[in-house]
Amino acid sequence: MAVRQDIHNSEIPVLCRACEARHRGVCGALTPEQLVELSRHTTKRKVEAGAVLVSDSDTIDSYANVLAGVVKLTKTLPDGRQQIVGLQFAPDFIGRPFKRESSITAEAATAVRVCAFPKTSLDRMISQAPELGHRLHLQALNELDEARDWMLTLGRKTASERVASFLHLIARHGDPEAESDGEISFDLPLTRADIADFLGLTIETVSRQLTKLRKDGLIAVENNRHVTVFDVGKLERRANI
Amino acid sequence: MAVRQDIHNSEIPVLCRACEARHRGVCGALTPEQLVELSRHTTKRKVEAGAVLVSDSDTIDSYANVLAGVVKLTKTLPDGRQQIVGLQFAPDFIGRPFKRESSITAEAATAVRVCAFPKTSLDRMISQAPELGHRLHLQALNELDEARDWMLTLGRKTASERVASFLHLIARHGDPEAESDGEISFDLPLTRADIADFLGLTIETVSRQLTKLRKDGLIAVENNRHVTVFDVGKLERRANI
DNA sequence: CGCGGCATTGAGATGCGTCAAATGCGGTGG
DNA sequence: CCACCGCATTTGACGCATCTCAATGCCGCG
Repeated sequence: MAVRQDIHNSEIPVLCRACEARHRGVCGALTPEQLVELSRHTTKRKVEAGAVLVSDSDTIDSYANVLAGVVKLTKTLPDGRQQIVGLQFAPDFIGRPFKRESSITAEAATAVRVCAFPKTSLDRMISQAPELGHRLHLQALNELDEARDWMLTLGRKTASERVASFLHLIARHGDPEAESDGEISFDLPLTRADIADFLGLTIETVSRQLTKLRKDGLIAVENNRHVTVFDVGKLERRANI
Repeated sequence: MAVRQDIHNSEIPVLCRACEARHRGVCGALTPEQLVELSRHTTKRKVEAGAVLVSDSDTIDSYANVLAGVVKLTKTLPDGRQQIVGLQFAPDFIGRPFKRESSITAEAATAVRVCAFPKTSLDRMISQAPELGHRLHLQALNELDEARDWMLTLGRKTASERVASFLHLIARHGDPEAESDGEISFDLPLTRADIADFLGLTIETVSRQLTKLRKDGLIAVENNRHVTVFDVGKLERRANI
């Protein structure tokens, strides 16, 4: 994969070249000089599925960008019931600006690559680069829209509609332009347990609804993880979009 | 509406004096001159319960601050099932910056007073007053935290826990410092139907859970709307906080 | 005093959860 | 390459929490 060949490319830190976050993510707000400055404190990390990135009620001292893989944001009741309150894909930003404590846990749902940097570095940079603050603001608003969409799903949809909504979410994430009468296939980034935690259901109910979709001829499932949706429009009707 | 020209108070527009949004709300980010500028296009409105402030899929051309009363943010499925995805109290800001269309409906839950101003005025001001953008960012992050808290409630709590959580939310909003072994009483800003839409339950289930709380000696209810919580700590335990 | 809207209560239906067993899949080692 | 093991997933039977439908009660207001 070739690095973009523009004249000033030399100024972009090696670490940041070919990084998606520099284009669509928050780093796109930074000048080459600021990128250099930030990259001085930056580390790329590989994280295996299941590893915890930020733990509930920890004081946060670092932020990160997702470079690859899927990160789940979860909340847990004292007795262990868990709910996924958000999914982060590349090049999403992970972290809660302007607050010392996180109220949620961030955990790798798949193998993940992140680019992590100390909170202080970015916080300092926000005051210098207004565009950076703006991008973070946009991301927060976007996550807010998503959270509220999902509240409707959790509060008012049936199990069948929830599972269809989830498949639709994942499908659309892979191909936002998917024709509503087209076929589309993808790998699920979550286990059944995670899907259940995302949908506010049990593993068994998720499984039953998936087999129902299969028997109704809407989807095919191979090796548990790979899903083909035959008709996105029909799926949307199931999801009550 | 002439502005008096004396040295101290002079600079603050009449409209804005004694307005809560100037202290704890977004207007606190503005200089007196900016307040004057903004207030030129501003109107205070009284809105009766049930009136719609912003309608789903309308193009938004105005923002507002809540001055008094409670505004509910709702989402609705094609078949009419509804979910309240947020409650706004004074001095909250209503509106979705950086987007032309709203994906939610804002409706007065009680009688409400708002201070409304055209989108363009505020959008222009954001670029001039970075502190304003910052306050809006903080509000978005705050709403995001609240939305995610509520996702846990919707996805994983029982009816009994949900109703307790709701009472706790309202109680805490009136008195954030409430002693956890103290008594506290307040008026519910929502009808049973609205509470049900907030909790993802039916009216009947909400009613049954309220009478259960009453029979268990945790609360008293007068005239359907006025609630006394005898022991906030016990309520929290019910809510699984 | 009666009417209309909101809330409560009751009885019965059902969707989803719980518990338990069976199946399938991937990885490991012979 | 195959046999085996452990874990994820599916399937089944059953129970219960919540929904649905219906009747009754309550309160403010004309």
